[in-house]
Amino acid sequence: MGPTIKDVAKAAGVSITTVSRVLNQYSDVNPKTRTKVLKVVEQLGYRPNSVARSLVMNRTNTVGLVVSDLSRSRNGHHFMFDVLCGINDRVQELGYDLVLFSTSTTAQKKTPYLDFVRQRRVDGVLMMGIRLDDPYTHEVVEASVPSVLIDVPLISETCSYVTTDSVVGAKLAVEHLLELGHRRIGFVNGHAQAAVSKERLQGYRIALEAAGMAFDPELVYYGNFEQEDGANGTAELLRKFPDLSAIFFASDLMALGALKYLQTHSLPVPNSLSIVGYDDIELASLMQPALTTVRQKRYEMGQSAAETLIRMLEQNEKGRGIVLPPELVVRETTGVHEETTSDI
Amino acid sequence: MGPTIKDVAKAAGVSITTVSRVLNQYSDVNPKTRTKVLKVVEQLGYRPNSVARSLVMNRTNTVGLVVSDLSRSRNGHHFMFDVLCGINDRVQELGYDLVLFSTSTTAQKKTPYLDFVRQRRVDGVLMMGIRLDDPYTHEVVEASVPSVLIDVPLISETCSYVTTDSVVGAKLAVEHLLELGHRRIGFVNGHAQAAVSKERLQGYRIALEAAGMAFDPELVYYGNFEQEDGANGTAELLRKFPDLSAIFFASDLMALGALKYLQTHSLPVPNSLSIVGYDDIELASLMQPALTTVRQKRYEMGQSAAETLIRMLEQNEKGRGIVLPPELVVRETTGVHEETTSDI
DNA sequence: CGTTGTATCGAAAACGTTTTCGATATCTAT
DNA sequence: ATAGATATCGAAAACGTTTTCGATACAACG
Repeated sequence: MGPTIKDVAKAAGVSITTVSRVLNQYSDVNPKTRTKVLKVVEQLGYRPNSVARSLVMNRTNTVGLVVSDLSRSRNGHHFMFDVLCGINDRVQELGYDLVLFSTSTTAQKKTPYLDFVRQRRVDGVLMMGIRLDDPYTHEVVEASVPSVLIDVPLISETCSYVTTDSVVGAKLAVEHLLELGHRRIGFVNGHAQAAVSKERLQGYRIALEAAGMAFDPELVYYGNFEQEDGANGTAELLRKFPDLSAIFFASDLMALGALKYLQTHSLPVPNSLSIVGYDDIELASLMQPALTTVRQKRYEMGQSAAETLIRMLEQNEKGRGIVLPPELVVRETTGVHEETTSDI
Repeated sequence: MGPTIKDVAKAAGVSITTVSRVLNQYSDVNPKTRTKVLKVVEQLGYRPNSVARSLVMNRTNTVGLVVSDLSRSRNGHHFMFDVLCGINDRVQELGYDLVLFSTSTTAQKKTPYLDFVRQRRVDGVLMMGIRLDDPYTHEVVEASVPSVLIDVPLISETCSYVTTDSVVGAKLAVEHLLELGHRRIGFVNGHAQAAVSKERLQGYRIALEAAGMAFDPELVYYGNFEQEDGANGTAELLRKFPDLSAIFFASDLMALGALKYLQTHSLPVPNSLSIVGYDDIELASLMQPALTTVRQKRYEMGQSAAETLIRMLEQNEKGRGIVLPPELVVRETTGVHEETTSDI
């Protein structure tokens, strides 16, 4: 293959120690020999072998991104890709390489987290799409290699997380609906093994109770963030509560499924039912009518995750939690609730 | 950190050579010592250091995926993510790690391709989103490390490509429009530095000429695959050709932009204008009306790319081209062209 | 002139593997 | 019993770096 440091040393008439010194900007090398070495490096087109360097330095300058069910969930598509972009950009800016691993609950049972990270020799790991009951979730917080979780609020010496505040996100959504006069508001949540689901449920409940309304567990349906779950959820909620006037969905995809369902059943949105989604994926602004939703800054989440991981690596920072603020985006799927004549 | 092969050897009372032998399934080791070693490996929780292994073997079991403008283009989003998933899954199945690099035309001028790959020590590289005039495009075909290009039809000893046949894709679209009676058909293409643009233009032209119609360069507009290009393109084409009855777009996103434009100008689709897109992104089936388009199997492209790269690595296969068939998906944005009264 | 300090450099160990080469012991065939 | 084949193993080199330790030369200082 290419020339090694030995070739450079020989050609420059110095020792490999000296070559290493000039390449790593050490001070104790004569300016003349420095330029001499650099010229030879240029001539030979020498590039240091990062594998050899990693071996002796015991660090790879590489972070792993493990994502659960990357190509499985459609909802993940919209959410994860932006986060991935943010991670990738920031990691690269900070001089690291990013290696991608997808996993699944079953795969995690086969290969313990530590095996995984010790073999791959990544300096740190980012994790996303993981469930609360996944094996890795608990292994990661106790591991000695730094990590940051996305949307899983766990902290340890070596483990941080970044998320966007789902309880205020849900609160924003529900408060918006309350202001529009809605009194019976359904909630189609994500699966219970997502931390955000718990938080969104909490936010939903807080908003209701702050308005002096009772929380009714029957009003919440658990889906899996996917389109069909939205349709099924609205169908069931509407069956149980014919007087429902609004539904809050834990993902835009579920809201879309609901919208489709309502349209095929000739139930106009927002006139017969107001709906609000979660995430603000690209689709949200494009559907007809455009979806009212809660925006998460996904790209920024990725950037932030990469940044805190690398700070843990380089500045020995301890684990901490970073929570970004969500943002309500009002579009066309929410309208004021017209009181029914029965009120008179 | 964890135990090394030396620790295992000592604990098992054998040499490191023997440990290496049992770990790599060599035959010349006594069954008794093999089980003994394996037991010690289990007890100590030993995992081989892949960095050390890479150094001596001179291969990293890692492939690089370099993608241009990963987080820049919205159109890339829809296209690239599925390909990425396919790549990632297949690479992992075949026992490799995937490391992600994003680049850009300007970044490529700073760091030559060879520097990049020699330093990172990847065994092979996959490339996507790259332009015909990008520096890497030509460096990659002459490099000694195997590579496969996605949607750039270049072949060399060490370089393959996978793409889906854009000339038949365009032909399918245009033939469909011709069959519906359209006679003046516009084409909003992608930028000229994408190989697929040339092919789609060719397919467009072939289909027209096969129907006995002249190719008019004035009927093609060059955009950048993005939504606003679709709107601009239709605006311009409609200005130049008031009797236009159909437009073929080189991306679904441009078709969407066109649809929005047409809707705000009260031009019903497909009644006043038929439109067909390209890619069949998720949005296509979701828009109102649902988009007629040409489907590319993106996930399969990714799988296929990963597969051929690894075959080149392991079976020393030479570079070759793989072209997948596209597929016309007829939905609601194309309708028969009603002849105008001027024909009488 | 001797001593100390500084600038500059090289030899060699170390990182954790794989692999080559050879050594020993056991087995088979004559 | 002996020669050769085979099974099993270990010593050591090699991969390409970084880093420690010390060596040398020369200047400055008393």
